[in-house]
Amino acid sequence: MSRASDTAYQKIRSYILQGDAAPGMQLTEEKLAEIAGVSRTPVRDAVQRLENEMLLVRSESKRLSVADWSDGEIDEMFTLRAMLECHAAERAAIRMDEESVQRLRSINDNLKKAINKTRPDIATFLNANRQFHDLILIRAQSPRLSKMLPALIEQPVVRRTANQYSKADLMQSGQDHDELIAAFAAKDTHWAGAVMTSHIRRAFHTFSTIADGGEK
Amino acid sequence: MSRASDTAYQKIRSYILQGDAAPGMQLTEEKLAEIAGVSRTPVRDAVQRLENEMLLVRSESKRLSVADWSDGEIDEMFTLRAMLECHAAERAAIRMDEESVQRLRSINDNLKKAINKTRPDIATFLNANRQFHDLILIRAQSPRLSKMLPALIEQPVVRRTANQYSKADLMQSGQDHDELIAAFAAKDTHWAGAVMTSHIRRAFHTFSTIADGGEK
DNA sequence: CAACCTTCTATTGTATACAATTACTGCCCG
DNA sequence: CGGGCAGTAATTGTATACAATAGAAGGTTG
Repeated sequence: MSRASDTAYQKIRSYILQGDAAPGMQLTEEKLAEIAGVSRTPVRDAVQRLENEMLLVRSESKRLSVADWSDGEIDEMFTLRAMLECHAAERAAIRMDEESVQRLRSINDNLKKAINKTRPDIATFLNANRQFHDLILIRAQSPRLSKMLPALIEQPVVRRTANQYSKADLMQSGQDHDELIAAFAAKDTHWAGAVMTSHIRRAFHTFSTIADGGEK
Repeated sequence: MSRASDTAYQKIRSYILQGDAAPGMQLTEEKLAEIAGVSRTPVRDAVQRLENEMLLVRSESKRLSVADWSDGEIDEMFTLRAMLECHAAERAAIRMDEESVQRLRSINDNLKKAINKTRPDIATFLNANRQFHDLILIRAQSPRLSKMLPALIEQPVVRRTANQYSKADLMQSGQDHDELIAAFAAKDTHWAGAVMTSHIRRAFHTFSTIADGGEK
């Protein structure tokens, strides 16, 4: 998409992800146009994309509101993500090259460094984590996966609870990545897929423990 | 979406699926607006949806063309479809009620009747088949799956080769459905999932045999 | 004759005005 | 006082005009 369309998408998206908009809250296209600083036309493009990612929902009759996911929906998102990202890892294992493996190593080094500061640097951790999974997705060389997965990965709920992860949880992620790298280096598809699956499912377990304790 | 937007979507979609547009062929928004009989605004909405389903692609710089899927992409579509529809079947098995099981039986009866005519009625078969899978998707009660799966199921390639299916192939589908119904009646999630997986994978095998023979 | 620049044309992107639909408010009537 | 009905306001949907950008064509010069 185009410039105004893209900026609208990004601004609205971060507006939601940052938590400036409460789940369930109604938004009008005009308000969003104001926020994004463009007219309604590109906003509508952006909104449709966000609807697809299910960050926005159209209630009863065409009115727009911020999505409010149930526990069951979040649960299923992790399940779907595990399935698809496992598949991505399997594909990537076949198509992996030495340069990408090196790049994964370097990214994961940054990730671990971010953890081992006196106080873990969550922003850097999340960023490195995203880079890591992105690169795998690229190596999977599937336009379709590249279209489907991001919506499952960039969850607002995850970002919100990320700050509460313990150092041990974060370290475990780094180790999972190390093992993934080993599987890629060995071009062992099943190994890569299995590690990825357990990586995601553990993340879900960690997340839901924190979420249960934190609220409700 | 709204009226003009929806009609545009449907018309353009069937325009592509019917094969009126050759894969790779360039289309302008204006031409599509003409076809759909509406202005460019709703066409752009429809186009974005079709881009999401990957029926249309935006080449290098924003120019629109009909998607031309490689064998590898089609292969992966079946794999993804098998994974997701297996998952849908598992969810549906838990949430299935007696009334829906009855409805599945009745749909599958129609499907079999369509096969057993002197000359199989493919249109009716495809229709019943779609109803069958749709109902399972509904019982899976997952908005997310309901958004992701249809794009994988309604493949133009499949429709194009459907006419070449043998009577035995079609009958096998009917039997798969029977077994699915049994699994649902027993609320056996693993059984349902396994049958669904093999149902899709066989469909892929049948399809690719025909496709290989037919062209290329 | 080829490569590059320029101009023109085709196509997509954005804004805006207006139409259609939906929700809201307050009134009337029972 | 409550329920429905009318009229009004808010919101989304569509068309159209114009702006920006990419592609094609043609002409000039080394």
